[in-house]
Amino acid sequence: MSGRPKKFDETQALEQAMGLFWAKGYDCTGISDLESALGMGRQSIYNAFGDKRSIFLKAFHYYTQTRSRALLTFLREEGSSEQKINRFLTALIEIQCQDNRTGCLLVNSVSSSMKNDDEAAAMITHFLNTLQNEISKALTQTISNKTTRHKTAWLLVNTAQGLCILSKSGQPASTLHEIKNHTLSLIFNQTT
Amino acid sequence: MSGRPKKFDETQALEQAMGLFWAKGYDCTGISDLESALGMGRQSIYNAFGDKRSIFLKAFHYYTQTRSRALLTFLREEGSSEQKINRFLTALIEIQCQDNRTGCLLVNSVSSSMKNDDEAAAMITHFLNTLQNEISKALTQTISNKTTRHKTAWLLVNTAQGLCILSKSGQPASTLHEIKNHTLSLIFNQTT
DNA sequence: GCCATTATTGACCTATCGGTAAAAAACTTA
DNA sequence: TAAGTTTTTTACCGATAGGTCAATAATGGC
Repeated sequence: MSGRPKKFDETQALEQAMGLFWAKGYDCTGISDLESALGMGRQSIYNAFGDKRSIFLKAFHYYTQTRSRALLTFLREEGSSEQKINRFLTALIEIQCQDNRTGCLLVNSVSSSMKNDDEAAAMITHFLNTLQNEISKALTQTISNKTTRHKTAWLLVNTAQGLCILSKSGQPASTLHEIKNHTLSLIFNQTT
Repeated sequence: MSGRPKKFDETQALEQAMGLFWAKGYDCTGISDLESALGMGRQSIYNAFGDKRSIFLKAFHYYTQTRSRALLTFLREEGSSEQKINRFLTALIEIQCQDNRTGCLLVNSVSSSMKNDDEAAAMITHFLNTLQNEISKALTQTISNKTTRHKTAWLLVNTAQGLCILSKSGQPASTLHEIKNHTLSLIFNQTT
C-alpha cells in the first residue's frame, strides 16, 4: 500500500464529470472530453472510476447526493405547506434558468441510452419516489386526506419534471414562474 | 428525368426513420441502423434525404405532422372544456404507455444534441406554442378570463411534458392517470 | 539505497462513426 | 438497340469512439 500519490481530488473530479454529463449528455460525452475536463489522463480515469458507464453512475449518484438533495431541503424548512412547495419550485426554476439551460441530469438521463441501464433506472425510480415522499410530507399540514395528499404530491413531481423540460426547451423564466404560481393557487387557493 | 425507379416509399421510409430516432434518440441512431430499418442502401438514403441531420429534421417534421397533430384533434372534438382536455391527456397517456416507453420524440430531442440545432429548436418552440394555443382554445368555454386561460394552458402544456418523462422513467399507467385526473379536478372542480 | 506498491504517461488497439466516390443496374425516350 | 437519366450497390475514406498495454514516475517501508 501507499505508492505514488494521486494528483487529483476525487470529489472535484466527480464534480467535473457530473457537469460534463449534465451539459452534454451521456452519449455525447467522450472519454477525451472527460480527460480535459478532469485534467486527468485516460488511464488514471479508468483506474479511479472504471469504465464510462461506471463513471456516469458515480457522477449520477453524486448529483442526487448534492444537487437533488439540496433541493429537497427547501421542502423541510419551516413554514406552511404552500411556502415549502413554493420555495422548492422557485429554487428549481432558478437553477433551471441559470447555467446554459442544461436541464436536470436526472431528467436528461431518461432520454439517454442510460434509460436502459438497470442500475441507472433504479436510481431514477428511487429518487422520484423520494421526491414524491418528501413533497407528501410537506403537504401534511394542509392536506389531511392521505390519498389526496398522495395524488397531489405526484402531481407536483410531474410539474417539476415538466418545468425541467420547458426550461431546457428555452421557455422564458416568466412562463415557468407563471406555471408554478398557477399550480400553487389551484392547489392551495381553492377559492378564486 | 425518369431513370431507375425508386424501390422505396418515401413516406414509409420517413415513418421508419422517425421510429428509429424516437426509440434510440438522435445521437444513438447510426446511419447503419437507418439502412437496415429503411431497407435502403446508404447512398440511397443520402440521395433521398440528405445527411443525418436532414434525415432527422424531416423525420421530426413528419412526427409533428402525424403523431403530434393527431393528439391535437382531441382538443377540437365537441364537448366541454374538461372533456376535451381529458380526452387529450388520456390519449397522451395511452400512447406513452404502449410501445416500449419511448416517450415523446419532441421531448426526447430536447435532451439530445439536436437541442443546440437552431432549426430543431425552432420546431420545438413552434409546436409548444401551437399546443398552448390549442389548449387555450379548448378552455374558452369554461375559463372566460383571458390571462387565467393563458396560464392554465401553459400549466397543461407543462403537465403533458411531465407525463412524457414520468412515463419514460417507467411509472405505471395508474400513476399517470391519477396525475391527470387530479389536475383536471383542480382546474375544473374548484369545489371539493 | 532497494523493493513493493500505486499513479501517470503515451502509444496503441479494434470497431464504428458520418460521409463519399465510382461503378453497375433499371428505367424512358428516340 | 443505343443514349440519357436516375437509383442502387459496393467499396472505401479519415476521424473518433471506448478501452487496453507497457513503460515511467513517485511514494512508504525495510
